Amino acid sequence: MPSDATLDGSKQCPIGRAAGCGAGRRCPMSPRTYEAGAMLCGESSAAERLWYVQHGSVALFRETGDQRGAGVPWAVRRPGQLVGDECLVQEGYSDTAVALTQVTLCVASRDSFNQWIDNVGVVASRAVMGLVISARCADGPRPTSAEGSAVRRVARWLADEARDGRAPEMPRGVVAGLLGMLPETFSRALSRLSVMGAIKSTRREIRVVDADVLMAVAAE
Amino acid sequence: MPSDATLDGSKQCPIGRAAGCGAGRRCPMSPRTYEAGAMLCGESSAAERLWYVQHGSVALFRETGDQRGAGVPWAVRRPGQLVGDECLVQEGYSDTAVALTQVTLCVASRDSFNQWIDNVGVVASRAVMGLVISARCADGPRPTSAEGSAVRRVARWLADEARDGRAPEMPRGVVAGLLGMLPETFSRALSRLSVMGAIKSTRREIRVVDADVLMAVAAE
DNA sequence: CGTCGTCTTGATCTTTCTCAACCTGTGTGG
DNA sequence: CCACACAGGTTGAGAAAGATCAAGACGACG
Repeated sequence: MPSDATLDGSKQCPIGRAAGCGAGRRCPMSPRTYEAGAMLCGESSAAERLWYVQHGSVALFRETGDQRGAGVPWAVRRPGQLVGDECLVQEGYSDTAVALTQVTLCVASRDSFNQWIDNVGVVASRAVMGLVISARCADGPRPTSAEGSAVRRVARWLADEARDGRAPEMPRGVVAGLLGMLPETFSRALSRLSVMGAIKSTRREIRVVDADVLMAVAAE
Repeated sequence: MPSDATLDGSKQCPIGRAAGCGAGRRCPMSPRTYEAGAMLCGESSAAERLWYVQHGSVALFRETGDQRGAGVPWAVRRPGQLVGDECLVQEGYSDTAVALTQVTLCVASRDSFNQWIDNVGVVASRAVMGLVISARCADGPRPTSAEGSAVRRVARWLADEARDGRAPEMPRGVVAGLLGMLPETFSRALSRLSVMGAIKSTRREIRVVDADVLMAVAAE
């Protein structure tokens, strides 16, 4: 997919629009595809690149203290959001970013991106500012057990995230982490919701079959 | 405190620096003081102002679904960070912001701030961009019970946040929320740490008396 | 001095974490 | 093409942690 594949008016990405791709200017970022599971950057490693998500989703993990290997997933970046934008203000990445699905990302190096901002001016930095602010607002706090039982949190997540009665496809361990629970607990909550008739859950997908029941559990 | 109280070189705030206060230009934000407990803005109410924290700290609360009144505290804004910057990109605030201590904030209306950015140009929007990005990176995910016991999380928080052996002064209920536990649980954890001899805790302050013990519990 | 909000303490019960075994779909190599 | 190994997911039994409910203590403030 060439970088000018997004030229058509309103569907153009904010970076491309700020760059004036429509007017024949070059976008500072170039598209690339990664497989699911690919690690884009590691927490506290040298921050040299940033990405704009075109398609797919990317999970952000952060170590909590001196924890063991993996860290906890705490946010997901979706199409229209930036990943690794902290490279613009600091030397190391704040999070480990991993592709949850196959993703199409536009990449830029920090230096070229900074140059681009300086060349284009306020329109560019405003565009980046807007992206960063909206991404942060979209990050809700991870819920804890004080915010309702595991079943309820899962029900609420399904109610919020399901499109066409299908939950987003991402590893269950990641979802569990985002919801502040262990994979086992998440799995048990799905079983309970299945028994209640709210959902049908197989190993590879979760379908909502009775939204009313789901909402009832979520509200409870 | 007049807005040019921060003129002295490196201690000048990023907004003032971008505005060129040193060169006699006017800062777009004007300082103001609020008492502890003052609510700056309410979640989803009309977003018309943003603040820069000069002194003190501000807690951000967000409703989790259809929860009861208060919502959960999930982040703290400290000196050098912005509050309510989402007004630049959306109509309603994402969080309820409450002053935790007496605070000195610089305020600006959305419109005047936007005008200022357009007048000053890329230097201004870059400064805002930097502030927003670093604030977001500073927000860690709220821990849950999977990330260690309550005592351990409290120990870690004390180890991270205590200055001169004193924990930051803020309501215990807020700290509990940030640590993903109930006020009762937080209080019990403090008792345990007191018994271990790591801290001395009264109703109005928490002092670290044995950092080694504290670190041992935190690492565990 | 009395009231109120916040914090603490206590007893009990539910939840979920823990540890372990097992299942299942995927990919690999013979 | 099949057997196998592997990662991710599920299920189960048990224990420990934290939530809940309730009452009391302390400090702030009028």
